[in-house]
Amino acid sequence: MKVRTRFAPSPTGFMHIGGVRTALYAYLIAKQNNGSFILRIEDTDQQRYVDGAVEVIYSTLKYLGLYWDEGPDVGGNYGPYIQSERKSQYLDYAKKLVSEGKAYYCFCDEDRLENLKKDAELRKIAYKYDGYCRGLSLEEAENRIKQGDKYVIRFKMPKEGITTFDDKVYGPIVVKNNEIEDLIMIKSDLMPTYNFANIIDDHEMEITHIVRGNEYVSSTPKYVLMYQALGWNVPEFVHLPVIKKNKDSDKKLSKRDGDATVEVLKEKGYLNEAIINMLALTGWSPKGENELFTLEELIQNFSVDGISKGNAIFDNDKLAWINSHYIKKLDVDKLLEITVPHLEKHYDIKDRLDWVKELVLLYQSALSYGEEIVELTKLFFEKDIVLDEECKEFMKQEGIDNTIDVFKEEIESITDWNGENITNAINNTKQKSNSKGKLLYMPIRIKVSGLMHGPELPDTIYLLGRDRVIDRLSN
RNA sequence: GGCAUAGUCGGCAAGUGGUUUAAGCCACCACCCUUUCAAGGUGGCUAUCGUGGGUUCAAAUCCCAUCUAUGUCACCA
Repeated sequence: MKVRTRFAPSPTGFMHIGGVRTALYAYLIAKQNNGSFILRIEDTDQQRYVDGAVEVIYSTLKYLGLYWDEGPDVGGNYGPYIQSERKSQYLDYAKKLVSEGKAYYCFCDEDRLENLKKDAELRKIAYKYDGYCRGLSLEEAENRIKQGDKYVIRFKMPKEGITTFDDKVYGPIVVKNNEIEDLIMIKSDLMPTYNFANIIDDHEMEITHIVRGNEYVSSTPKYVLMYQALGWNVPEFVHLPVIKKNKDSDKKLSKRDGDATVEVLKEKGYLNEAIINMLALTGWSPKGENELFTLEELIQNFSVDGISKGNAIFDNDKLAWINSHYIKKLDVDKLLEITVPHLEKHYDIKDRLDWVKELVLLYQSALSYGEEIVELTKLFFEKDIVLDEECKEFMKQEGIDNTIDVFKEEIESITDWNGENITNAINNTKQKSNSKGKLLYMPIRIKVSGLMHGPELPDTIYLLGRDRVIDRLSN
């Protein structure tokens, strides 16, 4: 049977990291089995609907290279792929179950249910619908419906026995049937509940592997029971551990955490390859020592049994490392794409883009994400530099003033401003001032950049520009 | 509160009874390279596996208890 997985987000705003990872794993499982990856939009909750959210889903997935084989925009043989457009069928399925005695109409109103809940709370036991309408005869029920009574359709859970399923990640899960309540399939507005709609849609779309967060583990037995009642094959379940922001909070990662959306990550200058790579690694571990994977390599190497059971923490340090790895391989255009916009926010650089290009290139190996370029290249833009204690201490050494004076003269005598001549100036200074090594380079570096560390000195001086260098040398 | 799941180095994690003196990656530290930084290379990184019992010749790995965290218990998805 052909493997078919689906990603079924609700269009409620941003795509947080956890959701994207679910999409990634579903994609990977499909692709490594030559299967199909399907996108289904679950928009039945109109109250939470956010304008433009569907576009965010599209663009995020595309940005990461997670292209779907079937979906609202690309079509497919199992459409429609937007849940609100599939309404009609759910009620029919539910009624079929009623006629088979596997479900029943329930007329309990909110007040009664409310009391049941309060009572349960008082007695400190778990609330569970008491099955009040379960015994109603079909005739009686239909009569009441004719009279216009509001109703919902509930699934008739078995009262005895156990239900079990073998989760691909968590192993066998067993639940006692008498602990499961008669859940509602059709609401009083005749719309399906999420759970029910899910089952119908997944079956009709012939989904073979259900990949989703582990918050559904507890409710999966209900799904299994319903699949069985409908006479359908139960799909494979792959429940994923939750992604947490950090150990201390132990909170689930959410939109409130700044970095938690792909958009923000992208904005800060993290590459899509890096995000995919990092996402794959949070909650899954590869067999070998290598942890750097492209999407293509992930398809080859990913395996469900490498998914961990414990909740994962999104490791920002590691993301930075992975990202810097991919940045080093970047061609100039891409590199400029993730850095220039950040520089533009602070400086007017429109008419000196060639210079910016060289500058960014100089820092390519040091960069771990796009936005960092601003901090790294500060000394090229700010007029004044401030020396820290370490620099000041270094500059107190004997003979340094002389070295600087000599170097300044050498620089001033340069007519053709290029790297070669600057290197010559340094070499000449070495001879004339009789200083070498650290005592030669460091004073110049400090004087000119205000820092003890940085890229190649001649390159730095060249990009700083003649005037600025002389200016700093003079102070 | 009931039920479910998880708990291994600073972070991510491998590991399902003996080949584990518990992989690997990130971070960190040291050394090499280099004028310096970054990159790269090499090495290190005081984890007895939440805690307490038990089973066994042998347990991180099995059992019981306990603690902690998370999830779930809606006419929300």
